[in-house]
Amino acid sequence: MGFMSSSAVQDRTSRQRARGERCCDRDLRSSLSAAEARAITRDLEVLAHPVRLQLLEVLLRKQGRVCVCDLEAAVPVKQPTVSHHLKLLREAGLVGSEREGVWAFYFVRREALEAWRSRVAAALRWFE
Amino acid sequence: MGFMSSSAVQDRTSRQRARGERCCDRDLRSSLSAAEARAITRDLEVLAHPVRLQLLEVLLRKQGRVCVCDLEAAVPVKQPTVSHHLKLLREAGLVGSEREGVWAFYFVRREALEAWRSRVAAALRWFE
DNA sequence: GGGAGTCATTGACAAGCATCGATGAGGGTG
DNA sequence: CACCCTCATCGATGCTTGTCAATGACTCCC
Repeated sequence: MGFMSSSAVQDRTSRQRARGERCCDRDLRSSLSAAEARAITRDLEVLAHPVRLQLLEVLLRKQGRVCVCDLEAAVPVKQPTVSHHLKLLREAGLVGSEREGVWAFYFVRREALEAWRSRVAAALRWFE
Repeated sequence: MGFMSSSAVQDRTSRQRARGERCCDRDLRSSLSAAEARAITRDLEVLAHPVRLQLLEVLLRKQGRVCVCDLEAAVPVKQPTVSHHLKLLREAGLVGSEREGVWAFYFVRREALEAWRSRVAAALRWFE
């Protein structure tokens, strides 16, 4: 790719654009860095699954702690899968758990959920 | 799957209750139907990928239409992958495209994006 | 028509994710 | 102690998603 003749330059002006070059803006990197973008998508992914959504919803409706055996009854998957999704929610910080005897009780971590909500809300504001 | 005799049901129930008072709450279906949950997660999934997030962000920043070759420069994946993600955004209704000569220009469909935003915002409100 | 460029699609492959049976850890009960 | 219960983890399996080289459809310019 060498030089353009001056007539080619002229063509480009009248035509707006010549083939073989970059179309419009040179400077089109996203204002979102790859790191920022991944941070946002990680937040979205946590609840981008129906079971996790439903689990969190149940935990929220019952203000207190809920036993796993009850959560199990609230969603259409088997126990190991429930455990799996609860683990993801826990690793995301949105819920906590306590063992009590034979049972495990899960509960919403309000502050963390609130932080999650405002991060997502902030992300939404990008798209106004 | 077979039936349990009613005495077996009785035994089972009383045994579970005997194990604790909190467990096995009756009223525990999610207020979110499986269908509602699925609808929400589909909305979340669209933008739960860094490349799609960045593409949409670029399209929004340039108010008008953007040529694919420019979008290509804005994200860290190759052309077929860009095409792939643009297709997903298009199928979700968030962007549209027009062919113009050799070039394809993409643009944000404002109304659809706005509808998307309010659906997600409504979903967020579940988790207040 | 020939050549070069843009973009979509195809096809192959890999990586990630969801699911569940089996098993294990650990506590309660008789 | 022997047994049963709850829940976590492991391991195998199938499905979905992301990625890119290759190809194809189409357009423009000479």
